Order: sequence, then structure tokens, then C-alpha cells
Amino acid sequence: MSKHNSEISDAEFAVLDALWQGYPASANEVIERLNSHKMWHEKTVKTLLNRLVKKQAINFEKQQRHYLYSPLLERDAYTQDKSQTFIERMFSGRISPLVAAFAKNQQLNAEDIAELKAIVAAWETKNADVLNTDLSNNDLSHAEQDND
Amino acid sequence: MSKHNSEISDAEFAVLDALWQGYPASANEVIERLNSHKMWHEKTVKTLLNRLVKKQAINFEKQQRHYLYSPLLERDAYTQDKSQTFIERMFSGRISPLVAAFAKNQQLNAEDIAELKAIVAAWETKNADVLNTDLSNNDLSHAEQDND
DNA sequence: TTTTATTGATTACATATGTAATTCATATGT
DNA sequence: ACATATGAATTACATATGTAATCAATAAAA
Repeated sequence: MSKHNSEISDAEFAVLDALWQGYPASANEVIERLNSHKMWHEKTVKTLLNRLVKKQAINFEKQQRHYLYSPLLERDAYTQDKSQTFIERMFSGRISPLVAAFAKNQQLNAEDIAELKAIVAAWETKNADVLNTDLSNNDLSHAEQDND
Repeated sequence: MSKHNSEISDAEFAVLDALWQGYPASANEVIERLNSHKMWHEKTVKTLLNRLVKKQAINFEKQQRHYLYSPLLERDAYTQDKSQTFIERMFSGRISPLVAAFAKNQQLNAEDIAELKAIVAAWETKNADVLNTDLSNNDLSHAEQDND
């Protein structure tokens, strides 16, 4: 017992993602959302909702005869965790190879570039800040890790 | 016929990855490489090699009694394809949310930042180039898509 | 109230996956 | 030449996954 390996499958993720679009939501609501792009039988979606409940990825509150489902984890937390694992497996934990590949394949548009620049700028500001603080205060109480 | 959905599983990927480390390589070579970090039974690795062959992810050339395996796809091609799919599912095809999350979690070091800057700079150079060409040639034959 | 439709629960079933063990063919040692 | 070890091929088997159908409970309709 203990840790029933609770990995969310592809199909389950699609359902969970539909639920993240807005919740609490009834099964039918989720089914409708999915039908815009997937063509799943309602029974299939119900099954997937059940499995997600079993995996403790979502829960529900009984509303008269039907349920209202809600995710038990934030989409952000989930995607960050998955991204972490993915980048780890594919690129040894480094993210730039992925970005480089995207760039090479013309997957980046001006908006992406602007956002990347903002991220870089923010990082540099924070980093400069830390450096300044350290220099002026000689305060090492918040030492940085991960300096390879 | 046609497209036996040829998805590579996690376990299979680990084996394929070991093979990418250097090929052609014998089963034993692959097993040794894997044993440095995974603890798989040799039989398991053999099975996975077989499945990879069936899925046409790798092939082999008979060398007397044992085989020498080689990947049939480049690691880069594979990771790019997977990254594409992943980013599509997780972030609607946008890469900056992923980078932003990494930044937020202090996963970026100075080297990453330098590489990101280089990528951005390269993109901007290329883009300026395209703009110039378009302006001087008034040539719209290669219109851009994906402009939201 | 009896029937019917709706909705969640349970069951189904083929293929995929993780993880090997067993079998078969052959190179090697004796 | 014969026994044995070794490597590949085949078989095994439990759990996961995709994809539903059937069952059971109950709300709504007649």
C-alpha cells in the first residue's frame, strides 16, 4: 500500500485540463468542453474522471444526483513538476537546449522573444541585487546554492 | 498496416538513451551503461531492446553470434519532437511560460541566462534580416503564420 | 405510482508497459 | 564430438491505459 503510483495518463490529462478550464464542473460540462476538440464517448470521459478521482488528482462534491468535480492540484504546479522531469530526462536539466531547438524550428515569435528578454532581465536584476547586497552588507546569511 | 503507433515508453527511452551514448553497441554494453544508474535485470534490458527494434527506433547488425545495436533516429530529432508535443500540451505551444517557471524556481544559472541571451540575440538578428529583405524586396512570398 | 431517463459505479476487454523467466540456437571449452 | 555457457527469441504475467458497455440508483415524466 502507501504510494499507488499516481501518474496521470495522456487521456486523463486531457480531462484534467478540461476541468482546469473552469471548476467545479459537472461531468457533462467537462464532456462538452472536450467535445470541442476531442471526440470521446461520454462513457470514456466518465471513466477517466473516475480514475482521476482514484488517483486523487480531482475530487467532487455531490450536488443532488450529479457531481461537481474540481482539480486537487493547480495546473501550474502540475506543469512545473512535469516540465522539471521532462527537461531532466531530455536535456539533463538544462532548459536552453529546448529553447534553442524552438528557435531553430522557427517556433518563436516576437512575443516569445519579448517574454524571454523579460525573464532574462528579471533574473539579471535579481542576481545583481544579490551581488550588491552581498558586497555592501557582506551578509552571507542567504547563500546561493546551485553554482556550477 | 501503416502506423503501428510507435510511441517509446519511459523504460524504452532509458535504453535508447543509453544507446545514444555510443553506438553501435552490444546488448551487454547497453546493460552496463544502464547499470551505472538504473538497476535493471539484463533480461529486462534485452526485452526493451527487442521492443525498440519492433518499434523501429533502433536496429542491429549481426556480429557473429551477438548483435550490435544502433538508434534509427537522432537524439536531437527525438527530443525536439517530444519537446514540441510537450510544450503544446502543457503551454499551448508557448515556451516562455516554461522558462518563466524555471526562473521562478531558481533553476536558471548564469550559463543558462547567457545561452538564452544568445538565442534571443540570434533571433533578433535573423528577424531584422528578414525585415530588411522584405522591405527592400517587397517580397511577401513567405508570409508568417501564427500572429495572434 | 409505475416507467423512463439520467448519471454515477462496476465490469469489460484489447493493447501497452514494466519486469522477467524460459527456450532455443550456437559458440566454446574439455 | 559432447557438454556447457551465452546471447537472442519467445513466452509470461501483473498492472496501466484507452475505450466503452452494462448495472444500479434515483430523479423526472407520464
